[in-house]
Amino acid sequence: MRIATWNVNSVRARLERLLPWLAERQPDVVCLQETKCIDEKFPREEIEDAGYQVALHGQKTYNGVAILSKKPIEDVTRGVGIERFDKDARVIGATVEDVMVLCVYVVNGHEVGHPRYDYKLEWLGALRDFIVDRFPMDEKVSVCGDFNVTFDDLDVYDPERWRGRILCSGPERKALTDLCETGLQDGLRPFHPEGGVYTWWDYRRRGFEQGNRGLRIDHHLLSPSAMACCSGVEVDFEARAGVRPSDHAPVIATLE
DNA sequence: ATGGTGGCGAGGCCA
Repeated sequence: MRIATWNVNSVRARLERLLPWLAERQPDVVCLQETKCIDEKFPREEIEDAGYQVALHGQKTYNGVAILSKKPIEDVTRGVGIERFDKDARVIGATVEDVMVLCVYVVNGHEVGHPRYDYKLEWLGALRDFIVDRFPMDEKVSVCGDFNVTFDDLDVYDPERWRGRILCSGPERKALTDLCETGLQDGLRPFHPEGGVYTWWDYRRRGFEQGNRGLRIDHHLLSPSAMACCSGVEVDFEARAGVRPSDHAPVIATLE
């Protein structure tokens, strides 16, 4: 089973990239973030025609997450069960065959010290509690999505420039590694121990066009049994190139 | 270059 996660930065704006990508890559499960539309406006028919069932947790203008799957989607959950954190549509979970998938769009935080930064850290704590409650670590689990946090400087093209800043600060990184204390682990790093693999390149700085100046902030966090059957986690760099791309590339985990 | 681009939705917010 191949599971992809992709922050598409509006599913409607990205449909002309998403549909050919589904046809070419044929992932079994796709976790989308920042769909940016209510469920009634989600391009359901086009995606079903491409061979995928959909589970939606949408919202107008901001946020919005979805799970697409070739196989039946079961036991769909939305949010983390705490009203304060569920006002935004940032979490959707489902089971496909023997794999439990949780698709997350973590709060960005704006900048270190901003109220939204504190909220981000609280939000990550609530996500950890939800994972502890709901995801048995003897199951195959992927918690994947846009975490808006780098693990360490190997995930950063220019660590000095980014040191201590949003997406790279110590408290954010601790919140991310605390998520992994539940038993999950970074799925990609074992396959790319040298680092330098990125998933997001800023539109404003032309970070992609000007030479792979990116960060790795999109992740697959895998349970031990998922990791044990994982033969690779790769970034689809090509999807970031071309006409009207998202600012994020997809990350695909292959479970044998 | 503390700017810049992109999406939404129709001016400003968010990333």
